[in-house]
Amino acid sequence: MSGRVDQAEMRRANMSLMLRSLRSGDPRSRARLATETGLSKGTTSTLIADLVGLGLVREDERERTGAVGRPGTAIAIDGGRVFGVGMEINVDYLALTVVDLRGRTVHSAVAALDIASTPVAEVLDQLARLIEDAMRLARARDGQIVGIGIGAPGIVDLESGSVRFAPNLGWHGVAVARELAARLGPAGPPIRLENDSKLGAVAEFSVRENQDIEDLLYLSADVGVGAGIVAGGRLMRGWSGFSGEVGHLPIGPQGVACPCGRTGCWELNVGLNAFLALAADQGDVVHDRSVPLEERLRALRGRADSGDGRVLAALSTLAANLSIGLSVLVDVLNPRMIVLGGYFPSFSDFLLAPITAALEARRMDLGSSAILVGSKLGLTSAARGGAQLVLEDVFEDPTIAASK
Amino acid sequence: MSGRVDQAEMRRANMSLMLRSLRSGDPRSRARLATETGLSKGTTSTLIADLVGLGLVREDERERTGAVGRPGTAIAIDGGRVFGVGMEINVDYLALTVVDLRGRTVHSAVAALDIASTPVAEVLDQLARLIEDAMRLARARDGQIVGIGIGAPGIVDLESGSVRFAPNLGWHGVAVARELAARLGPAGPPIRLENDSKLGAVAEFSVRENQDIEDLLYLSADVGVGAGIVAGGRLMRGWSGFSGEVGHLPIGPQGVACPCGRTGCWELNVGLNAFLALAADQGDVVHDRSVPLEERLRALRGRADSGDGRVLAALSTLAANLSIGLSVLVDVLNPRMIVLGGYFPSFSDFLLAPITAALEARRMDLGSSAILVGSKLGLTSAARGGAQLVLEDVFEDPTIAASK
DNA sequence: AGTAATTAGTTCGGGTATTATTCAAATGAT
DNA sequence: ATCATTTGAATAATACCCGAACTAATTACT
Repeated sequence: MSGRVDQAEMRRANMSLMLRSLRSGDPRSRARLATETGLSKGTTSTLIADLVGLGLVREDERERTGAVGRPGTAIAIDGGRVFGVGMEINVDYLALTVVDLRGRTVHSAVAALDIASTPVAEVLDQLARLIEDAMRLARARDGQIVGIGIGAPGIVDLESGSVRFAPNLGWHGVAVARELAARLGPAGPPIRLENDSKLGAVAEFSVRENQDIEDLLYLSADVGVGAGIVAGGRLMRGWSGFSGEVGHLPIGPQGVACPCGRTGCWELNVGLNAFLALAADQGDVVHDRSVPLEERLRALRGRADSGDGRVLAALSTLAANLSIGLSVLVDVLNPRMIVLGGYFPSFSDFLLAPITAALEARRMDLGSSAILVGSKLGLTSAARGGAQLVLEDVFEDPTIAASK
Repeated sequence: MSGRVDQAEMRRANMSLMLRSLRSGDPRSRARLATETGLSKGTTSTLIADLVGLGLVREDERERTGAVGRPGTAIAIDGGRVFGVGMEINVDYLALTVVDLRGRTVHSAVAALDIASTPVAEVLDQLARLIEDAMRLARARDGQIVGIGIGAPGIVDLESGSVRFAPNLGWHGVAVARELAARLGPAGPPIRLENDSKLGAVAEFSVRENQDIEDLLYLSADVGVGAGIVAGGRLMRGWSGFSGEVGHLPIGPQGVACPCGRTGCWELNVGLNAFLALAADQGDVVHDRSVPLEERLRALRGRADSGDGRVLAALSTLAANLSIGLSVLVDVLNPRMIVLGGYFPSFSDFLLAPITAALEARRMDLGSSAILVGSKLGLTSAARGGAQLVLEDVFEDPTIAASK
């Protein structure tokens, strides 16, 4: 597991503890941090001094405790100097998000792009341009970007940072990390590539930092369906990063062939196309791929709100089919929370209640109940997760922020 | 995550590293251990001295390196002083295994017992007697038992060490740990209760320590079917220990009611009763519960070997039904290895090939292939896992062996 | 207003674990 | 026999944490 521990490592671990302790909760005094972490007051002071030196933490205004005694100086995470960049490569857009150390989004950009008709090299050029914008922004604020986390809808090789296979992108063996590093030059931050559903799970997990949730399941869905799993507070990747490939579970329509080669895949029931087909006729505007997806979903949502029987029936069917697959995942994974992402949150009002009821009906023990919610992160979910992933490195080893 | 690190914790971590390093591979000299761990020679020597003092490690004979230079003194894990005890509570037997620090079984016992007709208090008495035997054995060898890991087929509350619900035992809210502690008195080792499938996974994982397998799925089956999941080298428990409750996945016979209240549960297809019903008529000896299960399985195995069409057909059906569920688990978890436990290993020759073929046929990428094997641990699987679980604590913090 | 009580944060000595270096011991090669 | 090589112990230097003492800032009490 863990390696050799010397004084430097000890220091690093305690800096990490201090920074993570500071992340959860309000700014507070050194004295309070000392008792919280169990470190002595002296150590706490020198750790804070080091973290201030790294630009990760700063003194806030005085702490108004209201109690007796000398008031302390509140210490807060400094959001202005260190940034994580997250990106998402998807079928019809590229997204970028810059998140500061406090978890706040300081910049985001979306570039519409029809990936099918764009050469890979050009996509990479455009990604590089987005990153360069972010780098300029960081420079202007006299801050630094500690890393770039990129999500792609497909199979990713973590080591090499390449997309092995992304059917919806039409990509096969694209060395994203290497290509981008070449374009960005030596000043480019380290690049991490990951499956988009896994990044979505990371994003949802980090948003719920203070809710004491260590086991979370994130379900993303547009055309394809995938899951990201956080187990025991850690992203679960499986042997080779294939965990959560739930779109093709054999719990869909019996016998129906799926483009993947199997039959009866779940996403034939709960994927975007299945839902749209149920909810509207072929000529309907919601099928028009030249209209942005969000707009089409808004339209359907509007019809549901006004009582359109067809859409309501589609939602009811969708809820039932989702329930089947989710109950499988609940039995296997026992998550504390299930977050529905992708196109589902647009219909939370119609999906959450029936699915929750279905899961409850199957529940054998109180311990296997899960909290079902819709994602509130929207499109930025995977990009945000990418940024959180690289920021996590700073919390794990604050000294990496030293390179100026 | 991790807490404060001081000098004592630093020492503990390095002792742990040293001991774990020693576990994998042959006995070797201090100098070699120093280069392997990255610690200095001086530190290595003092760490070894401490570990010798704790009775965890001893000097072996001289190391014959064959190379030039002064030969070193090989250091080996001392198997004679520290033991872990594992137990299993099952429907018709109690099992106990004593495992030494080197992972070798030094003692085991099985007590036949019809749990249905035995009062809980008496079962606990008998468990306590088995443990007392093991404690005597440890005392006779001038060693100590660092803990007792107990597996039960059901829902377990880890904190309190109690069985919340074990349908096959007919148990409801039995405070196993507390009751046993009361019977064993103050000299009793700490007791850990865990679900038996999870312990099986731990056992299989520890047996494959040197095979570089970090993601493993263990499937246990007698009447009930359950899974234990090791992900990233760690036992996955889920929010409340319910992970791996796969027996009641809705991928079994459509519409057939299960005692659990659901319909179409997987174990109605792949559980022991389903298989026996397929393989032999009602009056057949294999259905006679007064005959030990192993004997009945041997009989069936014999029939299969001699070409009994009924049994072969049953095995073929079983393989097909297992394939469906396993493919679900592979998609969700992406294990490197799947170990079949329970009654399956008796029929490995007939099950492994067709299931492997079925999984391969569904595979989308090389990265999602899993190695399928039958368990070789037999009945002792869960008990062995329990022992490994408590021994793991010693590897994590060698100082706990200090209490004499 | 003045003193006591309380809490914050710094300073410093002590303890401990690590590393690097030095040195004696044991062996193979020349 | 002598030298090179490797092991393992001994020693000095360094880094970090802890605890106690101390200064600082504020409230509570008389």
